[in-house]
Amino acid sequence: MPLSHESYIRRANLWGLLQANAVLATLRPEYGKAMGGGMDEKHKSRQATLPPSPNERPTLKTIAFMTGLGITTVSRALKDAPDIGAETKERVRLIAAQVGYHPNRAGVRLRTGKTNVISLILSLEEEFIGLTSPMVVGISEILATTQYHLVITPYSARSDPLDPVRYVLDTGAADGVIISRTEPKDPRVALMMQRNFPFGTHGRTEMGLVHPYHDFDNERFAYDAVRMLVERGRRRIMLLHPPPSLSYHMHMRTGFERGLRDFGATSVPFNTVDLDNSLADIRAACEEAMRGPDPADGVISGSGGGAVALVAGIEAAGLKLARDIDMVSKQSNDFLQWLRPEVITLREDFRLAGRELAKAVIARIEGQPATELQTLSFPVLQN
Amino acid sequence: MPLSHESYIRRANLWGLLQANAVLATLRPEYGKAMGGGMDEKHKSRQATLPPSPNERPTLKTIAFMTGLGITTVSRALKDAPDIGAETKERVRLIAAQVGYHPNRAGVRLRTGKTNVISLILSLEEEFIGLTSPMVVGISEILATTQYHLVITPYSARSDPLDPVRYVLDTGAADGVIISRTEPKDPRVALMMQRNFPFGTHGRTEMGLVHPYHDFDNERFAYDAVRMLVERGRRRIMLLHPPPSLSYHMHMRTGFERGLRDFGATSVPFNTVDLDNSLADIRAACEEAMRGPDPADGVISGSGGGAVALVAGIEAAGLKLARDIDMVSKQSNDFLQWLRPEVITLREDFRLAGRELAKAVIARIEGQPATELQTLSFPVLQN
DNA sequence: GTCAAAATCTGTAACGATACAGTAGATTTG
DNA sequence: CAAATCTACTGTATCGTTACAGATTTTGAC
Repeated sequence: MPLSHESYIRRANLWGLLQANAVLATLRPEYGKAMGGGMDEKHKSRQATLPPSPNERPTLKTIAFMTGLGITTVSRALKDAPDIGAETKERVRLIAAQVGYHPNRAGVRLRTGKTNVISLILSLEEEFIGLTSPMVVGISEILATTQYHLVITPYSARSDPLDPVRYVLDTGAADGVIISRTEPKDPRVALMMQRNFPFGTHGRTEMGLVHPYHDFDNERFAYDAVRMLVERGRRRIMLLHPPPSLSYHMHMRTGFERGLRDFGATSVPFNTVDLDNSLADIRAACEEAMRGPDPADGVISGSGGGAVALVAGIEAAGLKLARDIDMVSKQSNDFLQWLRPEVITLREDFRLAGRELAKAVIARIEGQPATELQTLSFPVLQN
Repeated sequence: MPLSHESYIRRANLWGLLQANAVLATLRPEYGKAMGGGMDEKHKSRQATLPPSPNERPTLKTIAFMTGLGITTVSRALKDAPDIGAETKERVRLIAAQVGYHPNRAGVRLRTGKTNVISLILSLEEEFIGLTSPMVVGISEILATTQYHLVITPYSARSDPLDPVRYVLDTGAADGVIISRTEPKDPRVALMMQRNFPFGTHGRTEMGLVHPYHDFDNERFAYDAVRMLVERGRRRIMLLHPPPSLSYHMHMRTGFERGLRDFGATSVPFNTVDLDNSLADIRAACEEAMRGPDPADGVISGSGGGAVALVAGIEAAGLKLARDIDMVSKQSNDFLQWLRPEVITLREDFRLAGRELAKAVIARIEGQPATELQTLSFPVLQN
């Protein structure tokens, strides 16, 4: 043991003494002598010289002073480094807990470059926030068990979606990024891949690049939806699809068309609006379609919000759910089920998506290969 | 001018030269001489000695090297400090913009203690995220125009609501905090006031403490709601109120009772559930109340989600909106209006709340007195 | 009992920014 | 014309942490 037991005891009690009185002057010189002759003129004193004031936030220096150890030793002890004695580690951990030590994030960040931040890039447009909100919760659930903080990096639809990504990359604002509204050829993905920056996408891409993602199986959703409508005797089916620019547009279309073929139904065109349109627009387009010749007898909605507008349009055209027409919708909240239980809802779990993406991004930061960080979730029939 | 025009030109062009070749060795000594005799042995070289690599993120050092100025000068020039020459400022700003300089947040934070972070303390419970989501957008809108980042600090209902606040206070994770679900005697408010920490609350308190807040006038909402129901000939009114622990419970109750008196209506007890109960519980309680003796002919809901459950309960009891009963609800999303246009909705703008709170907290950080940072918003009749 | 290896502990320098206390030279003052 | 003042700029120290390169003591081998 490099320190005598006697001095160990003396130093561990310093804190209490210091609060009572300034015994420092009498203790420090003796301390310097105890250090042995290895000190030249330049190093007159130890690192942790002054008693850190008790009401300031404790730092490594505080613990170093209280234990009589060096700052480096304390740092390494708290990291469980192999070159620190077991007893020392125990002692340091105990005192750290007692004084409520938290590593200073700025210090760590400055020294190591690690921000311990995950950035969620969020569109400020009203239409999408309903979806991302449970995602925030899912992400938070995971990050709460880690050192990571979640920071929201917003952008508006009127600006370049690359802007927030560039911002994070250029300023080093985060260790990893989560993006939504993924496109098949997504320039944000290309940029982050090129810079070798950890990220996860909500939705897949089609660029031959391997990166972490979480996606909902929208192909399966649309396929199952067609099946369920056909089972109810519906044959002329209309799809309210996502905007064509987004990746899951194609997935949903593919599943829809495969379903039509496999179950023997036909498609009713409904291409004037998509899920990015306002509810009012969707409602109007739906009403018009329903009043037209050969209206659909089955409808599939790619989101819960869209379904509400479709229901309104259908009813405005004088049709009645379950009697004249059936509907399958992806669900985000429960409201639809309370007010129109006739609508068949398949659940997409955004909270799960948040959890999966947070886990994936952290794993990617820690070096895990992207191939192992791609997950898919499946539609679940509600009730 | 302390630097000759000649050397100014030479140094401003260094960047290009450096990228082409390592001319540093020939330039630096001449540079050192140009500094004059004020340097003793300890200060052999200037601060900005080595050429910062062109692909690293630019720092003050980079700009200092490129301009031939000292790091301090660059720092002060970018802050528009009064002791820097106008021409120098211009030159520094130009180069800073050209190289895409962003101050390193960790550096600033470590040195000044300023985090440039606002923390939004968020409950992870599903019931509330619908409300806080537009608030996130509002906050982001404001912060996007500033240096502040928004970090989400979550807590779950099963843990102490003081935990996240203590965390921020103890770790110095943010310069300011925004909290929701404010209580009349809110321990979080007491704690932050005591520590003199900037914050804003969504909702008022009743502790005789002056602090920034934004609140919706729930008293007015309930009062107006009663009036609207009475105007439709309703007299027996039921209120789905917020949980009694929250501040706005009392506001809403007060407005409700004042409305009853002023407009001559009576209250139908509905105290088995509140807005924190699940939709299923609210629905069941409502149905039971509607099937009981002397049911209400008017209902007021303190939230849009609750209204959906109430509508379901009313209809399950065989009653019909507008015919047997009328309803006024605070609205959060538009769904209710599409599916039950009979319900009268008064809008509470959570996005505005986010904007107001963000502005208030920043102003508080900048030292503005809390008395000037208290705002109220009013119900707006939808359509 | 000597010497090398192993086990523990250590100080210094650096990350990027800013507060502070200067300094050099130009300009004004008496 | 010397002293004081002003202008414009500067280096050093520091925030809290960790990488790195020692330093000291203990242990073990022979």
